Amino acid sequence: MEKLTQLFKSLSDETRLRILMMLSERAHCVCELTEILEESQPKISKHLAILKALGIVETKRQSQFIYYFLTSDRFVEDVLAILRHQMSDYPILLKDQERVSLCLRKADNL
Amino acid sequence: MEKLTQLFKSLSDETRLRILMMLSERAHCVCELTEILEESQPKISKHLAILKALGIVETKRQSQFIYYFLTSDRFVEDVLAILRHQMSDYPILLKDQERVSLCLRKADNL
DNA sequence: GTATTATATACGTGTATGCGTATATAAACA
DNA sequence: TGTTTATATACGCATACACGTATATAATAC
Repeated sequence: MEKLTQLFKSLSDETRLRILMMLSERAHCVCELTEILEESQPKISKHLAILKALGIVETKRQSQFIYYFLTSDRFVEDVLAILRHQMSDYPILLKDQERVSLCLRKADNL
Repeated sequence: MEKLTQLFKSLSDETRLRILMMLSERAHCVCELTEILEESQPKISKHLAILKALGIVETKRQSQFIYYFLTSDRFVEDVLAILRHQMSDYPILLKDQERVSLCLRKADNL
């Protein structure tokens, strides 16, 4: 059950939960996540590395950007879906969601 | 989100997951869990104390026995239900389930 | 009362975790 | 080539965690 307990451990950190909720909507590169979550780049990178080592997320390079996206996994998807149902209980998750659109709007203006 | 991350942390330990799966079927006292899971009494007690501190389980004393049972909580119930769907992937959980019946049968003979 | 059983907790220890800071790698671009 | 931007990683540190062993508390039985 090591895989399972590690999975729950990966969900037991606020930053990783925020990242996963972001990625459950769409792929993001590191700098987007850094900007949306307002956390330092090494902090985001390290948490992404943890999620990747567990096989929860995967990466795809596009020129200088490395996009992270959720690995297709029924269990993870189900747990995140449950969490999404309670999302209104966690203002920080709602705020993150709002900041995504700001981030996208900025990209549109480029 | 501290409550939420703590909840996931509580699920990130094999012993606690086994306890919760047991309790999701019915209440158990400490000595039953100790016998079913084949772990030391202090170890079980400490994990139960952690779950109780988080409000995930509650207790009810019956003479010398202290019965632990799941607190009614939609989120926890949903996550455990998801886990139950994958239960066949985790032989130790199936073994625990079998050992419950042995434990009950023994009680019947008293 | 004492003994026994059920349960909780304290203490010491080794390990894991998360963080900030600094630095390394890699791509893009002038 | 040198510079900037994107990303990863190493190091040191403080804290948290899980465990075993020993002991404390509480109820029961004799």
